[in-house]
Amino acid sequence: MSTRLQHELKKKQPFEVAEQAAALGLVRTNDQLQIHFSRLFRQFGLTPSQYNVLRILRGEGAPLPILEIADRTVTVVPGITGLIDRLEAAGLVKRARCDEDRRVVYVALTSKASKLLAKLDQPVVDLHKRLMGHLSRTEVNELTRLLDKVRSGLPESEP
Amino acid sequence: MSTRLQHELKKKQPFEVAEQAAALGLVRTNDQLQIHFSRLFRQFGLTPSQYNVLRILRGEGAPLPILEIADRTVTVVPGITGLIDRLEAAGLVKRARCDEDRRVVYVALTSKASKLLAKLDQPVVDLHKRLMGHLSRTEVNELTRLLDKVRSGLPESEP
DNA sequence: CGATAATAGTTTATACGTAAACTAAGTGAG
DNA sequence: CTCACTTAGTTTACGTATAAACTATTATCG
Repeated sequence: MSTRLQHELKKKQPFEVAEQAAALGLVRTNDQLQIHFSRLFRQFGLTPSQYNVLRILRGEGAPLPILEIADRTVTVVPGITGLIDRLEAAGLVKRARCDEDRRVVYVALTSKASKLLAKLDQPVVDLHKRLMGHLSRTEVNELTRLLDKVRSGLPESEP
Repeated sequence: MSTRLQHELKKKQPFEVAEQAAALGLVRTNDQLQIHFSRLFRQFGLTPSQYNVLRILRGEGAPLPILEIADRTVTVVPGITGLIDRLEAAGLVKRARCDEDRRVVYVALTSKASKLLAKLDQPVVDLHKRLMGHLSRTEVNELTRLLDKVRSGLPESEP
């Protein structure tokens, strides 16, 4: 095991700047939250990415082109193909070629997916409460505001 | 004017929305930041996970057992094997069996890794500043505090 | 002492993120 | 009309996250 001296040295690594502490905290917090949501979704046979796609389709209320879905997620274009493949294999979405522009593939929710989403709504809200319930409403709003502000000032990400 | 109804509306509905908004903001902000860091690390031939492992080893100042590294990242046990495999193949770490307990595998930084980390330090700080520079010092500290508070109240995640 | 449990790490299998290269279909300039 | 360009989507290749099952080694209990 490590010696006492090495232990002392380990503590001597402070964050060089406050920005770094915030960014690290953000990464760690996100990771922790994701763990809990992953578990919830897995109980329903879904991954977080799959749930996200289904939510987007429900929110739109109509079929969407595949690349439009990719745009609304962080998913990069090639990744969306396999994601939709697996959702289709699970009977949760259907693909349909557009007639006017045969390059476009529309993706539509199935009724099975609608029922699954409805079953998930309450557990998702409950989990949000459980994960953030120890913050006051003011704190939650302030956190949201600060996160929005971080994103608002970010450099463009599409080269 | 039905005060009870207003009370219910204020107390329940907006708060659930507020919590979801905060959680969503967190996920989106994290994704955006990760994009920029991934690009920086890629220019140096590293992935974010690999950089994270190297940082942990440098912070410790001594070789660490493989599972100790996994503990300090979000990496789950099986994932760490391949991660260390690739770092070893890149000449950035070395594996060494422990003599007292032959089950344990220590991982040590190579000098090549130390040089690489040193070259990355300034760009990493610069990127942090560029990504969070539009927030005031107070806001950055408040963001850090709120994120810490979120994590502090999270349910245990060790099944 | 020996059976058994616990620990450290790897292997296997599936899902996803990302870049690069590719196919198929629509658009536009000459 | 034809050839180059653009757009929508897929395939391919690699790195990583996760669960489940496995090997090897050490600890423990009866």
